[in-house]
Amino acid sequence: MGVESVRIFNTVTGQKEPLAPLVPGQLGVYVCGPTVYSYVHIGNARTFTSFDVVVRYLRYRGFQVRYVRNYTDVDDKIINAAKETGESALELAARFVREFEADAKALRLLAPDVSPKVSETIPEIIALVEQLVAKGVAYESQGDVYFQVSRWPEYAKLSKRNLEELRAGERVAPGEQKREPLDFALWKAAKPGEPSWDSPWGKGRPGWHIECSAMAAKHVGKTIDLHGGGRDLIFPHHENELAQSEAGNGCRFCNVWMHGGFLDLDGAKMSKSLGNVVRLRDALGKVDAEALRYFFLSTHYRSPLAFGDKSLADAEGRMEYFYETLRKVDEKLAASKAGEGPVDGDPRRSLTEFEAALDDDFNVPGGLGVLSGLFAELNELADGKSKVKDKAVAARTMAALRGVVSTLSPALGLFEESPTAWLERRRDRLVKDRGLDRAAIDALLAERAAARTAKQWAESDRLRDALKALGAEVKDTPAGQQWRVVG
RNA sequence: GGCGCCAUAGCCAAGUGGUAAGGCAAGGGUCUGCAAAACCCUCAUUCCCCGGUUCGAAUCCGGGUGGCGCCUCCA
Repeated sequence: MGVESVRIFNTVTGQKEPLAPLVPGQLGVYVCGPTVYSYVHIGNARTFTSFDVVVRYLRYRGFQVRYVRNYTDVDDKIINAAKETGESALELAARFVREFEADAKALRLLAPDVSPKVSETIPEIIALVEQLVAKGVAYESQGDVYFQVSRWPEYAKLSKRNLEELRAGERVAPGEQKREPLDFALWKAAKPGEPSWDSPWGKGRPGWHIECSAMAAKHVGKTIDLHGGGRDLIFPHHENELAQSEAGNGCRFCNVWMHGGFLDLDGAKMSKSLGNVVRLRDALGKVDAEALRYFFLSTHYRSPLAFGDKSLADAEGRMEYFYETLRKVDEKLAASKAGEGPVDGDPRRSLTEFEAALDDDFNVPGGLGVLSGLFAELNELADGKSKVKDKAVAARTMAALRGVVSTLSPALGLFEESPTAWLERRRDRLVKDRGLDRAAIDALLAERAAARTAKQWAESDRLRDALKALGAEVKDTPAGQQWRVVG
């Protein structure tokens, strides 16, 4: 188990570092999850997919990973959204948790070991705030509690900000009772109609950052191995989380901070405030979920990724190629009895190359490059074009390479479905989306099969054209006709 | 203004000191009754520009130019 070979880029140091678990063989991972006031957009989805693969790969590498991804279900935006729908804030949040879970399942995101909610972590949050007050780094002010940044010298070590500069630009929002502009709220006094809980400072609710500190400590530990989120969380969210946790718990909060790149639309970061947002739910209605996943994975997680119809179409075409190959291979394998014996070359070589890529800060695009060679080889073998002449050797080699694909699948969350099921589901979706006449297609297919049996090539070609006019492209294989939606 | 990221072929995208992965598109070929699919071949003497370090740089350093992000809610 070459686990010591995994290297990860750490935002704090700005470098790739060898992964050094707190407890050998185990890892505690905390990923900042969604604030559930609406449907998530595909930018959020990209980040969650990136960390999904991080967790998958680390498990693939043999680590016992404790994976926690929270729901922020108490927040200003939720309160505001609830005012519009007439639901209570917690009801609205609960509804969007369910919506998120449906989307996450479609995208094949692993279910975290724990998905804590702020509303279920209030006692721990209060305890942490009390601790910060007791240590003199936080103070109460008219029912609010603030973290006093000037009392924590290490502040800004993650985002590497200049405190003087920050102060110059900082403003105090109306109604806030801060001693200094940079101070941020740990606890907010309740306003009428807002969700609130009893606390030593009266009724109130947590500030934005404290919940993650409390949930991470409660469900992962006071010191965690890996913390993930989008780049935009570096400041202020993670900076504040870091300060609170370390000031409160008196120990290091997190060893490796990982941050994912943005999804861009029309050259700008996709964000709700800019309005250039595509909901994951809507994208999932237009493109195959696994193809969307593949699209996310086609660029390194720290790099920006441009969203576009062409990229999505390319990704879906690629998925079709992968699954067509696997279908063909599986059919051949089912029909052949390879038995025991030698194989050609070293099928595990691609596995080693794949791992080398992923070990290097989760270089998934590099790993996908390795897969290309693997699939080409699989196609050669399945089509009988391989240089391997001995049929038994070829069959065993094909089985071994197919085994490699199966081995890597869980690390990426790709190619896990039955090829026939994937291909049929996609075709059905396309037939439906384009309003194709399935009955007419099937009828022509039957006619054409008869014509082909009779070797009536002209008629066969005519029917092929007729099918194409209906939107179906037919191909002839040793196993008979196969067709796909074209265009 | 402060902090940070990025710039690789028509497009997408790896590579971060040893002589440019992979995908899409394009052209040629094999296969096929003809197709489709698949496979094979071709496709960047060169990595935004200018200097520097080095035996050697897309990779390191300095300076430009261009794009983006955070600094206010944001994955």
